[in-house]
Amino acid sequence: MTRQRRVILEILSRERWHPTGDEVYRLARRRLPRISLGTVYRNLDLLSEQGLIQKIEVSGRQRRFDGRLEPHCHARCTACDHVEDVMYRPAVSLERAAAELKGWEISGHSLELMGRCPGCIAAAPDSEPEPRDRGGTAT
Amino acid sequence: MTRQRRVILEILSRERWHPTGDEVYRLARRRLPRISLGTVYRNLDLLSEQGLIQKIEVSGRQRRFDGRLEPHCHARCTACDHVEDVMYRPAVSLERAAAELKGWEISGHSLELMGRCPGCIAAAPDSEPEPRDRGGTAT
DNA sequence: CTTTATGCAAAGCGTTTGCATACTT
DNA sequence: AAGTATGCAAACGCTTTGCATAAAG
Repeated sequence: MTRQRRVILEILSRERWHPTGDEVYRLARRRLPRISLGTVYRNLDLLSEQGLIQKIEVSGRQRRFDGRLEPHCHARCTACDHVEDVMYRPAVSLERAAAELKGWEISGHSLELMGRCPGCIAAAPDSEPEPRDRGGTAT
Repeated sequence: MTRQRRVILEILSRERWHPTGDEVYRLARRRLPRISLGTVYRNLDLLSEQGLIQKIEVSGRQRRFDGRLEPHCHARCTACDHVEDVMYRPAVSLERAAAELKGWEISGHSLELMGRCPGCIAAAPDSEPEPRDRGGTAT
């Protein structure tokens, strides 16, 4: 457990925020000005293999990391890609899904909500979010 | 609607498969040997803007495209990244989620199942899939 | 003292873009 | 003829890796 690894872990565990590798790097550099991007990525991988953080499974181009370990899902802003925790956990029948997926071994699932975050609504109140609805029956 | 655009659309609409940009390129080249990767990506973007195909919202490093337009969710193999359709759609209460997400404007959601596909199970019957469970209560 | 991690820089991979040419309409 | 799309190649953004040095156990 090196100093840089500890700093990275602290950054991730602090708030409910889900930084990208690059954002972790920028924050870490405030405390360890000589830390390198490679070290950040290597430690993010290591920490998630050890189960101390999660690589979060949201769509979008950049990978994000999460210091919160309890199961929860995420809301992603389709405008700015900001990601936020949602503790609500709808019931998902893995059995029903498995019945359709013959021969698969289902080990988990991930639910993502999409929409616009408060900041982006304030910035452009009129524009419509692109409607998407895949993966469940909205109620 | 150029010839290359039509070919790309046909590839996507044919089966229940979800190729990456690169895979579409390889397939398209069997019919149009001079087609370029740039053209493939440009048309995939265009077709999805026009709603003729979907960019699918699965995690993972490569973007995937889907010719099926009805709402449905996807199962992804954590070993080989193969993606398959699942027509089962669990009920997700967007209202409850929205209650937690103060100030957000939720427009949709996406559910992804994770596990191992038949091919990967056959290849390595004993190995365990990495358990993941984020986003809902499994039943 | 052995092992593991670091900083640095370069390479990798998937995707996007600029530009001159060729095709649609 | 006007407008759009194409092929090609180079650029881009994010992530990974090779290697010599430095730190941890």
